[in-house]
Amino acid sequence: MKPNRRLEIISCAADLFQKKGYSSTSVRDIAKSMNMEAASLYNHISSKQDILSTLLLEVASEFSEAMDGIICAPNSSLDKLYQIISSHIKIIIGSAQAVSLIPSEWVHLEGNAIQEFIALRDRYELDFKSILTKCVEEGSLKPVNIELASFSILSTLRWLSSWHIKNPTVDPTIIEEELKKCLIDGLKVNST
Amino acid sequence: MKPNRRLEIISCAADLFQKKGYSSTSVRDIAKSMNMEAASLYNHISSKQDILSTLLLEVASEFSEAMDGIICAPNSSLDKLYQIISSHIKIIIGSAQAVSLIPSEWVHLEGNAIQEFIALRDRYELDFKSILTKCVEEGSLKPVNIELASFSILSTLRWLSSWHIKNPTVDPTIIEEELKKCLIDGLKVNST
DNA sequence: CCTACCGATCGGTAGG
DNA sequence: CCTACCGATCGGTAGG
Repeated sequence: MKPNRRLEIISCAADLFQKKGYSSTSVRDIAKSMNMEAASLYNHISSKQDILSTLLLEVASEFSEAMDGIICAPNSSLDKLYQIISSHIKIIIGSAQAVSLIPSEWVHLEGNAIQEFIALRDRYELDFKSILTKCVEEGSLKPVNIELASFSILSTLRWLSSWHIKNPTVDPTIIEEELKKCLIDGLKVNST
Repeated sequence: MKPNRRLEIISCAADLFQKKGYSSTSVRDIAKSMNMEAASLYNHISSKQDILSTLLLEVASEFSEAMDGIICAPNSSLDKLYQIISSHIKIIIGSAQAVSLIPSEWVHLEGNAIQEFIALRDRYELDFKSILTKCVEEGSLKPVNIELASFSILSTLRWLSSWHIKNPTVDPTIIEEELKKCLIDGLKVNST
């Protein structure tokens, strides 16, 4: 009935999925932490899979929209790279639990949902790699193996949500500043 | 009877765990891909959990031993940092499937196994952070937030095994070279 | 929102 | 290594 009851269930499930994984979380686990019976959940959700696909497709869309905004802006490719880091931090601050499901739980999506998710993810990675490539062409980044560099940077960004859940008090400004050093500028002293 | 039958089962399970996750892989799945009945597995393993803990504690020990060797050597801290990257690549080349379980499947360990695993992991991370700290003190790395830098570098190293499974033909020498750029030297042109 | 219940599948054992 | 089977739990439905 109340639409926010559904949201409560989904956010509660996100928390459990993040802690135990989708497969190890039963609908009875979700019901228990909502103080209701398993059968009652089905007045608000259509299936366990429904919860997962809602969570994952929602955050995947958020990332895609952020990427679209960054690509369209009239900035240098290097600036776009920095902006991608900022956008990850912004999205994570808003919904860390859901974002933390992306790295390992997307494999449990089924049917259309997994196809949609993979399409969004592949599109995102292609966009990211093309920004990296342009940075090299424009001379703002060293010539670098695009596949490895994009994997390396995205690994950190993908796991940032889990790190943030464990270190919730660190100032986002510091996260942003330090991550730009780690991922782009370099840690060695004789680098800028 | 034959001891390598057990190893076959374990490596077969590693492959399935990597693809579908521990919880979603049934003992019947493992049996089927070994062309035997589920009950027959129990002549070689004592439980499904036995397989997971064997896999994870074995690779965790490999990483710990590599770390011990690196720490003891009379090199600069910066050299040790580079050596840690090399050691990850070496271990991954040897057993990518098992290594790829570490980031997300360790949560399904139970009892003593999970305690042992966490102890090894925490020890590894402390060692890693203390090397980073020494690099900063020695002036070979910029002053940097140790927590974030160690999280960032280890995220990439932890996910390298999954990347390697999807990109098996890339020369390990190139992986090593490029990753040192990505993780330490920096990608920006005016860095060395 | 609950009680009562479904068929399927789970990890694992007995016994040969 | 197999057949036969166990109790427990799974996601989900019927009906109120």
